[in-house]
Amino acid sequence: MARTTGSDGGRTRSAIDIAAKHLIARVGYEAMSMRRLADEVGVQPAAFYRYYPNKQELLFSVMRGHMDRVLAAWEAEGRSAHTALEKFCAFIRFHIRFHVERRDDVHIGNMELRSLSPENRAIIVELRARYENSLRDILDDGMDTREFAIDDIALTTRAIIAMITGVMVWFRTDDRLSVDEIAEKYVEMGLRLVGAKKIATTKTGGRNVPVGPKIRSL
Amino acid sequence: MARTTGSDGGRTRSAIDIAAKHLIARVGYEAMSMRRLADEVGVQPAAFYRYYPNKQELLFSVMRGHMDRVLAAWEAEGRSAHTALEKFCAFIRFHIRFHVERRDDVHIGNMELRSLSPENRAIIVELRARYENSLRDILDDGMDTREFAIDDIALTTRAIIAMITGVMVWFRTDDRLSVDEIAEKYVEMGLRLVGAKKIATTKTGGRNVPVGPKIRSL
DNA sequence: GAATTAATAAAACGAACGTTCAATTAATTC
DNA sequence: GAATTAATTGAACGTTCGTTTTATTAATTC
Repeated sequence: MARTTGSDGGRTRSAIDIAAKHLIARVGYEAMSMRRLADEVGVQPAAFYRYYPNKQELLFSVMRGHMDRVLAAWEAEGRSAHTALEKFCAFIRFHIRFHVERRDDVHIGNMELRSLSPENRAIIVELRARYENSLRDILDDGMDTREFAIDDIALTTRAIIAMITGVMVWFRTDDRLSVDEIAEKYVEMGLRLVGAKKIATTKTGGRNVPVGPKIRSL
Repeated sequence: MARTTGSDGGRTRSAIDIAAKHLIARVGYEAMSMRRLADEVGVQPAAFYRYYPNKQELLFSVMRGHMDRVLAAWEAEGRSAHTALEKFCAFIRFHIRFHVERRDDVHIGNMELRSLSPENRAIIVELRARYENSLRDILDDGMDTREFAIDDIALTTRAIIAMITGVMVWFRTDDRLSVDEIAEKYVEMGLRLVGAKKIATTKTGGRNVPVGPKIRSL
């Protein structure tokens, strides 16, 4: 046999991408064989090489694509906040909401850095640094304006990144809390870490709008 | 050739354990071949099977051994603290100091859970839960005594675990801060997260002793 | 409807994988 | 010093790996 009826390069490509994310996230890059990936897509192993030159480029494409999307999404969403405090809360909400529904990407990003070739790894590491620096810039800004009271900005940045990324390890959609509820609780914890008081907000047309101070029951 | 002069089962076994930790931490369990491991030990691949029945048991032994040591060490060290506040500070200091000098174990523990057989994984997951629950118990205790002011104990526990474990990702011994300095900064951040004020301490004979309130420059 | 291009299958490549087995020698026991 | 046990080698097992090559058919173009 050869070309199958109804075959379509675009559909096959995205079927490969989707299946690869599932497989890599579940069993790991090294443990994922090309034969198993082909099985999942419903195609012969050789068909893969029409879309990627090799296995490594597939992994890189997956990780690079995710980082590009994260950076673009935050750049778009972060613009609507103005003060450091607003930006800080927005960042935590964004990070948790965005990543909770992209858990395969998060897992791959955390676990498969070492499976990248040195050149590819350098590119991804650079993109990750750029993203994490956008939080650091917010903390710097908030210290300048005295909205925050932080002892060590570099350490606090890392602590917050680790804290909010940790959500993706345990969160399940059938959790006792919704994603938004969890995000709010992490905003509260983040505010404690940076020594700030919360400006409570409600959602209005998808944008976070201050509604004045709110009494917390702690 | 056969048995080599000076060969010793005990020494070979620990050479295997050490080389395996380095290799698994660096390239991952799946990517570590038995031939490469044998090379690192300076032995033929077949020699390995005198010490472990298979590759999987080696991984399990490494991970199980680490968890046993963590639990034993914290049980011994945690006893010297009495109030929830003291225990909390002691836990963070212990966690960071203990794991910073066992980075291979930490990496393996975080990355290779999925490489364990289901039965082995269940055992390790249970041990990890036991360790993390010892922090949770401290938070529970501190809420009862009103030393802490926490909104959500389960979430705060996870947040703190993620935060302090994150240190192992970026810490290098040539960092601008020593391990002890970093640990103290994370104690400070931990105290903010649980809504407590610090009781500053100095080391006296290896034990943490309160020295009264301390002004922090935030 | 013929020519061309796109998408796949089928089969095979050599290399590497985890593991087993038999043989061999060093160390220990008696 | 003979017998036994401990530790290892060298070679091989069958399997699976990522990838390449060639042939074949569907879809598209003209």
